[in-house]
Amino acid sequence: MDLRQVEYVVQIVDQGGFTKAAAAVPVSQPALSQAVRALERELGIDLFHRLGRKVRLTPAGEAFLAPARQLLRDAQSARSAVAAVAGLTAGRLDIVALPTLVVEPLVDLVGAFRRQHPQVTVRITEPEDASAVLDLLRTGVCEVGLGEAPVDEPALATDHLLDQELLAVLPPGTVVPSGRRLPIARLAGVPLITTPTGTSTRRLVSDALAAAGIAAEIAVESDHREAIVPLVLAGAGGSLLPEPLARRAEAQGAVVARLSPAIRRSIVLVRRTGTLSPAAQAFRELAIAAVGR
Amino acid sequence: MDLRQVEYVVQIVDQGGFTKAAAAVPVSQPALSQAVRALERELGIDLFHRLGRKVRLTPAGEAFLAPARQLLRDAQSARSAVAAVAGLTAGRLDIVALPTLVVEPLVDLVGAFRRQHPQVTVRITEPEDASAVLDLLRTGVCEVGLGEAPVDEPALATDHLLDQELLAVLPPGTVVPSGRRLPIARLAGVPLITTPTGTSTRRLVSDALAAAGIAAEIAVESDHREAIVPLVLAGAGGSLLPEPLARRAEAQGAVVARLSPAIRRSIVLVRRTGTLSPAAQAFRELAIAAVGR
DNA sequence: TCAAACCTATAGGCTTAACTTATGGATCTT
DNA sequence: AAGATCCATAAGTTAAGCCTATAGGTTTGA
Repeated sequence: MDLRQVEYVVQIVDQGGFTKAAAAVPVSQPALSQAVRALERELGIDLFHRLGRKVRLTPAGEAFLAPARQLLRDAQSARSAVAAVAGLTAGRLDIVALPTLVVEPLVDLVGAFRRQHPQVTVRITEPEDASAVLDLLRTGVCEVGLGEAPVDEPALATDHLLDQELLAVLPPGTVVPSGRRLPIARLAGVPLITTPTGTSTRRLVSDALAAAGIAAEIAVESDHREAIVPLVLAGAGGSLLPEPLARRAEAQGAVVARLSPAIRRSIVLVRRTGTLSPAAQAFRELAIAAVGR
Repeated sequence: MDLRQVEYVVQIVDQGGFTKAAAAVPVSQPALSQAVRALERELGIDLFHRLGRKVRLTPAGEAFLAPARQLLRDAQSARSAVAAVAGLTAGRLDIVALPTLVVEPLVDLVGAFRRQHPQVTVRITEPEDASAVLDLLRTGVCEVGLGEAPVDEPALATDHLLDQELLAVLPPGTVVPSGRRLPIARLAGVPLITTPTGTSTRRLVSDALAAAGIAAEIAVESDHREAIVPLVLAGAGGSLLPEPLARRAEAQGAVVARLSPAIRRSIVLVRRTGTLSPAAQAFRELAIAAVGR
């Protein structure tokens, strides 16, 4: 059985004849005759009485008609369902982002995307660690990700979004040189609150301290990122956070200082090479445009 | 879109890969790959993420899956519906019969047919007149008919079932020579109760009387065949009826006599040339077998 | 009653597409 | 690191679908 054949049968009934049905499809009349014959052969029973000039459904044809119409409706609904996704009027966009990037810049991007495409559900996945971002993209669980450059995998492509600087976030009352950058070496005696090893921020910090020739003194190591700023405010120690997060902490009373040399990271949008879904493509374009402003 | 492609997509999801799906269909793996690609081209969007060794549904693919399964279910139900008719487990058989043949032999045939095929609905159509039987068959309104031979149309074929004799049915008390046939000429003075001109019985009677050289004296002419026997019993006149009907009247008190020469008609099953529906074919075989007994 | 119009079926030829095997590229596993 | 597994691509063959032209039959109108 074939959707084409089904369509022909329904048209013959609706149009009242082979010739009119052929004109309506459109297809040549012999082609339609042959297709119907083939279907009847396959089903093992005639669907139409051929009566010279008129045709009439056989009982088998009548039994066939209702499922046939349903069949065509379903085909249309399948097409519509896919078209809705393609047209961004439905569907889901799976995004993975490093935890430090969720608040900034992801929330704004998702907000803008949702305003543009209210029908698309966005799912934000939290990676287990830095490398998980790439894993999730490679395995197709997520379509786009926010991560750190460089990404060195041929299957993944990146678009640079912005550069972030990590700032020192210190307990209230800490004295720092105002207007100037704080040498990293001055962090030598500061107990640090960090995320566990394996996370991207932790590696960045460790690398920077190592480059400055000092050893990190870890005060608190926690998975719970939302606890970092309160810990700092409570005087548990200092931390190194991306600038947007640092500025939020500063507003709450923490002392924030730029470091010298600066610890920077390049934030990129990561995607699999090849075609993206329309939703993912729209998000990518939106993200690139947003950082341009 | 094509049912084959839809089937492929569903199989890929259910089997968890192109190769397994290809083995399950069965079809070669490249053929399946190509078919899915073609479908994706037609829909304008990918249904699967290809991830080297694994595949994963895209959002569009997920949207497609449910209608796709429904599509396959409908196709199966269309096949089943037709198969049910073909297998005589459903459907309808449209029969047309001359009114004088409905009671005998049609009711017995239909009874036997219904016992064999309880799922098949039988519809008995009453023709306007004798030629209507053939019209209904030619136009496909009915598939088989009971009528009189000869049927002289190339589009219609006949199977001889039985020969019927028309008997004189006379009011109670009428004196007829017992044990011998009644000469038709003796009907000269008998007022007759008949159906209107145009009916097959009426023509048969008229012809017979004309052949005997006597004019028919019409007492009552009525469409209401069920009134004929009561009219005879009430003494309104005599009639000429097929033997089965005549014997029934005799049981109610009418006087019945065979005529000389006999008025006979050949009862045939009429059908369109070409293939019949399974129900019609079964009925035909049943009818032919029944008269053989 | 005959011819014209109309409708479906068949035939022949062509084009397209669907399948096959063989092979390449990539990934996962041992 | 090598083999196994999986999907994509290539090339060639076969089959199916569609077209035009035409035949056979029926209905309609003069």
